[in-house]
Amino acid sequence: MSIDCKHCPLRRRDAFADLGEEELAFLRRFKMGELSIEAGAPIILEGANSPHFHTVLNGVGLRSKSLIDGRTQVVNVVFPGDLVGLQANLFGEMKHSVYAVTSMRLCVFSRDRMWELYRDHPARAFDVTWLAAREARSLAEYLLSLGQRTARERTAALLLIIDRRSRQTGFAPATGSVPFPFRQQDMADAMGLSLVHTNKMLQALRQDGLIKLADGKLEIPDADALAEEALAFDLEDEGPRALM
Amino acid sequence: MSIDCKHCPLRRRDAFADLGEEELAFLRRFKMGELSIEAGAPIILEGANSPHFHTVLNGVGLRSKSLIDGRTQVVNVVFPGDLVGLQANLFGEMKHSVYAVTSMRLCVFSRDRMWELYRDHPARAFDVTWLAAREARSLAEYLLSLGQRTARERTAALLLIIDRRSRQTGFAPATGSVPFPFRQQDMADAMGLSLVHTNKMLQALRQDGLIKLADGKLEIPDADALAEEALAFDLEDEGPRALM
DNA sequence: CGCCTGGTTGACTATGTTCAACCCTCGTGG
DNA sequence: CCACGAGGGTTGAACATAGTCAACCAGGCG
Repeated sequence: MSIDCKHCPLRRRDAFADLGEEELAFLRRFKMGELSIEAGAPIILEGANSPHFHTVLNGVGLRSKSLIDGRTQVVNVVFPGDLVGLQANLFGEMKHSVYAVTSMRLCVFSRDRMWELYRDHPARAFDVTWLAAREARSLAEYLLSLGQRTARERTAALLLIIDRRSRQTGFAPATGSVPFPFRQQDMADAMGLSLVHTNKMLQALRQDGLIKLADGKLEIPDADALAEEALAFDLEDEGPRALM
Repeated sequence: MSIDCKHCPLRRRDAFADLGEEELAFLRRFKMGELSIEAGAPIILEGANSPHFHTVLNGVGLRSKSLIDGRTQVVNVVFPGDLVGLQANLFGEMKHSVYAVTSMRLCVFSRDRMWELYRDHPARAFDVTWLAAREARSLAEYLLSLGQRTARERTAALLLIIDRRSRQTGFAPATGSVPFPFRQQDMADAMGLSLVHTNKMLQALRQDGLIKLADGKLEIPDADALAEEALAFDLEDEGPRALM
């Protein structure tokens, strides 16, 4: 069990002092272990109340919420460095599910020690807030998509976001094509579109030469052109600032 | 300038110790004053980078984001106890605007002292995280609405949320009708619907006896019936846990 | 009085959904 | 070794939900 794993919030120290011996010792106690999840399996289910929360070390997943009648909305794509299960921590119950799309590895933290973190390690506490705020910010961006963008614009925006975050988090290499493990149904659920229409939008973007998407790989020849389709102008975003 | 104002996060202390003399002194320094905004005026504009951030003392507002071509999406309704401008604090720039719908009064905090808060007052730091996480949670709920609910369901859900939060935050009395200062255009922007269609959905709900909405007042005769329309089953949510 | 804002309504249009095929690949078991 | 079924992707045609256009009404204010 390594402490200094990439993409795990507790490792960053921008706002405050550097990691000292004492802080490392705390992190060692705070981190309870690692969790491996195979592709397709759930990590947390809506309504759950686990004594742990997690940070993603590698792999990608989907956060989703459902209506009682089964319609489900993908709320977010989970990338390395993201926090999973903070809600259960703060509110006692998860209001969404998280599924692994690729196989994933996660850090497991003790929920009970959260207060110690806040009391003794303000820089880490700050990181947790930072992650929660970034989450809120990206959800607001998705809301703008769902509420205002047309199907074609949404599709372009989603692909741009996935491409960018994949590279930022190290899920994809900085250049070249991006692994794309999502099904069209996943994209449809993320965009609030039907599967059929999602497919048609993808075809349209392909035929216009804006994207290449095949064999689990995504390529965007001209990001600016695609951004114009998406009516996006502020796609920049910081990379992860994760616990440990 | 009062410190112990209702609905201002720094006042709560669930997770840690009670407010001591020393903490009160800090709060007095942390709080820089109060801000009064008249109905219709902006509080923060997208792209701004103010040296302050705020907490809502009273009144309601709307958080919104825009596409370059003018389409705008209301992302959230801002109620007493909500944090405004935390993003600028953490990321250096706001990615959304906030407008006052009624006249509002806000607490003004110094952005520069944020780190002191984290260092010296972990309980308050925890509250900030709590608020950010609650924000993320409610945005996810809106996403579910925009992505999966029909126009009628969305309308029912929005009215339920406004009703509930109005009462929880003390914007409305616990029983009786709720003040409803929003225009139909605001609702339309919040639901990603056209103004005309929003109006028609409201008429439909009125004719089915599910809501009474007139003269700036909203009444929901049977909340359960309306919740059924909205396909909502987890509308409970904690009230504010605000700074100061 | 006349204009502006906000609300209401009907008729037409269009974006996106549903239904129903069909295709391909891959894993499994007869 | 091939048949079969399941999962994912692709496509066309019919349909419906929601958008657009256009008009009208009521209240408030200069």
